[in-house]
Amino acid sequence: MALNDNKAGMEGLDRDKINKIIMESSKGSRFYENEMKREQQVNQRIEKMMLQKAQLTEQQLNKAQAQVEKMVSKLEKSRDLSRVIVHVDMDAFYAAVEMRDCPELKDKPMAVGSTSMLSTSNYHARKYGVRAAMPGFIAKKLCPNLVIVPPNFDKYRAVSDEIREIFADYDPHFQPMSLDEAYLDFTDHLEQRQSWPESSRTHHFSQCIATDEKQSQPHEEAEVTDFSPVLFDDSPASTPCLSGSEGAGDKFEVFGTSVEEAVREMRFRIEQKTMLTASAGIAPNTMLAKVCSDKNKPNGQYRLPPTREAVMDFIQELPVRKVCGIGKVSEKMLNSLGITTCAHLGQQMSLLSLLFSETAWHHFMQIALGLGSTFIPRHEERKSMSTERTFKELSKPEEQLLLCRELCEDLAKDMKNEGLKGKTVTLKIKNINFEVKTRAQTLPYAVAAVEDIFAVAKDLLQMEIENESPQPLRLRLMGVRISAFVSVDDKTPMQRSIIGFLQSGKTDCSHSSQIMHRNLEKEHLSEHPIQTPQPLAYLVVQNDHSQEACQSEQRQSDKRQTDEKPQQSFFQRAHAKRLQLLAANSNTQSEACEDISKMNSVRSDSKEDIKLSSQSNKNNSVVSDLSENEYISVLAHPSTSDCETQTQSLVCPVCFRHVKTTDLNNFNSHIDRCLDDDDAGKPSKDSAAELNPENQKNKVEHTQNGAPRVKKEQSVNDEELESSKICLQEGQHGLKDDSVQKVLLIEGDNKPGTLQEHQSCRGKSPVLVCPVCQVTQHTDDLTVFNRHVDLCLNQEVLHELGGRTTFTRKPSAVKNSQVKDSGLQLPRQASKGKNKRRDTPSSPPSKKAKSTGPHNTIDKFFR
DNA sequence: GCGGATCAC
DNA sequence: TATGGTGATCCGC
Repeated sequence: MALNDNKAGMEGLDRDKINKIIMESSKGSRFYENEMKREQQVNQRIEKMMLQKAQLTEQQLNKAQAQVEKMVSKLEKSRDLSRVIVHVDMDAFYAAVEMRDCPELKDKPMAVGSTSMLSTSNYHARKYGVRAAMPGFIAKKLCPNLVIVPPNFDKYRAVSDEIREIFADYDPHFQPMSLDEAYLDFTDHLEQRQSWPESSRTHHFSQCIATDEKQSQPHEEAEVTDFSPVLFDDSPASTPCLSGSEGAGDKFEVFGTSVEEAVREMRFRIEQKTMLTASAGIAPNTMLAKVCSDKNKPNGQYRLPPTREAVMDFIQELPVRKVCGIGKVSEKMLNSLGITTCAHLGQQMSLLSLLFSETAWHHFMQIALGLGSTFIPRHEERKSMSTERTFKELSKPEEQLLLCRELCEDLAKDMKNEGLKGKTVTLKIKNINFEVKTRAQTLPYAVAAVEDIFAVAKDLLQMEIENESPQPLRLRLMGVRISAFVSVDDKTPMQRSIIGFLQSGKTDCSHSSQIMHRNLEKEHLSEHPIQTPQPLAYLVVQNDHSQEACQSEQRQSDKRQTDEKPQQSFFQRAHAKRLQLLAANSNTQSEACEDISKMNSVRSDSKEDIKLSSQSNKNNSVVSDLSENEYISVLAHPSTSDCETQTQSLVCPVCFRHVKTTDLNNFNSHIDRCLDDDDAGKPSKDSAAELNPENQKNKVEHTQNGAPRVKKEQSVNDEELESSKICLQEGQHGLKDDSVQKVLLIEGDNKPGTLQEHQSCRGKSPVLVCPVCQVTQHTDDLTVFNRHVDLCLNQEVLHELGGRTTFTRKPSAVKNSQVKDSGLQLPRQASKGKNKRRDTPSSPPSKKAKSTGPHNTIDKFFR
């Protein structure tokens, strides 16, 4: 509840006075009560932690100390000070844009937002304690003269585009973190810059600005550097020196070749172009750069020299809260242990390693050593898309359902715009007491259409309504989210990236394919593999035991790419095997096989792909220590498929089987055996053993309130399909959306729900029997066959089913009062922007029964 | 896979 | 009168 003054321009405020006003405005409100409740929960977490701490023995601490020391020395070796990372952040961005466009606001305290919530405030307003994420009505109490301007995001986006054009000149691979913020790697630019002539480093003052400047500072040429329309009383800005200011209309400045000069130049250009100021931080890694950009805000920059001493000095007094990823709760927990600065963090590492999760304390250790990511992560694919809305109390089920539908419509529109389809639909609700609940359901197929999304969301909502009855659900917010994306395009990225790639061995930069580097070492940093910024180009199988840090390693391998291409040989071998395999079969068989292969093929831009990386790539700030580790860059991962299981599997690029292992050594071995195996198609005995055996799971689960619920029938089929070793992907070759369609290749015995091993596409010609009408289809074309099944389904089965079914799952009671463990969360580095994925969503509309839930699926047809 | 919680902007 | 929306990640089930 209290004021968070961890923001530039908010130093030295009368916190007590401000907090008093905030409290007075809030007290007694439902929001306030909920905040108190949450605070209590955090306090309980802390108590629990303190109890744990009290029970630690000397021996445990000593052991932890040894472990920590070992790790420190490893991390120390991995320290990479060679990159020049810059974090740029526009000053009070939205507010600054509004002030620029409305000069009357210049001298006034103002904020962008509404009476219920502010997005940002200018520096005048910050002096009153008015800041982002504060409701406007409270801000008004703190500062009665505050002017609140409604946001204009289109305008901010346009300005953002302008500054990004400039960013690209310094780092074409820069990573935007939001409209007003980005990380850049200046290393390459600086290298080139050294040989640039002065003319390339000369930038002119814009006429427009000069004119503007004259308005505020008439006849004062010397003040030209202070023309910024964003008025900061005490800007610590470095003052650009005018190298040449002769000639009224042609002022210019020549910038030097140093980092500082380059960054100053970039900021200068931003200001000339947009009339807005930016601040920047220069450091050897992203974590430090981010902190540095805050140092001389607004309109300033700060460089942290790339030496260990400078870094460690800088870290010492740094409050932990300043570090990205340590928020309000983490700060409080650390504070309760007497840790307020990063120096403390370093001193308490052994304790922290015992009280916090591995990911958390590894992150702490990175911070304490001043380590962070030394490369700019690539733009990642989005993993979810959502829309939510806050409103005045809504208690009538009809109204709630109507709103739910609206949200689904909005979401479907967005999904369509980006050509996305997802399997998991999540409903989010917040009641009038600000208690938040989410309810999710994962379908066996991906959806994007309004009806499909709504069918799920509606059920989830109705379940909650029933749950609350006879009391009404009194809502203040509702949201719908889709995740677990699957390619919506039948033919493209996935197949292209692997098949096309196998054939040409070429780089496809157009998609955000990525090479995932996975740290094979289990005990240390297993949660932190490094994701390369490079596009998908080749499979890397490195056995390099050099002492280099991972990023340098990756950069080197990137350079090697053009020279030696050692990885291509691997692929060429794999591809040769594939060709050999295909040649051994008849044309039709090959086709069928190709289809299956495609369905099984790894893809580079799927959600799973990212999942693979993100599961361990929690912390990009881990630069760390790959020196003694072995890496394999897996192209990708089996994409979201119906038959994927909880355990992670990798798809062998040679035999295209799922290899049930997360150990890349094992996976490597498997591939080696496949490559060495004369009988290319058949897995060796060993590799067969790697395949997951039938994973019979208990079909009955228990809900939170203890009521058993029957697991959806679909999962049974999923498991069966999984056990068959061949998983058909959705959205591939017309095999879309309905689990029934997964039953494609049924051999003579007609065993339902299974596929006859991989041989079905190598040995005998597959017999396609429609699972609905049971008539053998005389076609090899799976698309044709699939169409037939679709027709059968629509014409016959839907009638039989008699409309959609309800969930067998029982509503579950919800408790929000659990006290969680000390798990803390790590910073994310991926962009939050809405990525454009595909220009043309080309998938035909789904023909399946629109609102059919996950039940009454495949089993029905075989009874 | 689900749900709650934390974090960033 | 009145305390946001979007996306991601982590942890414990």
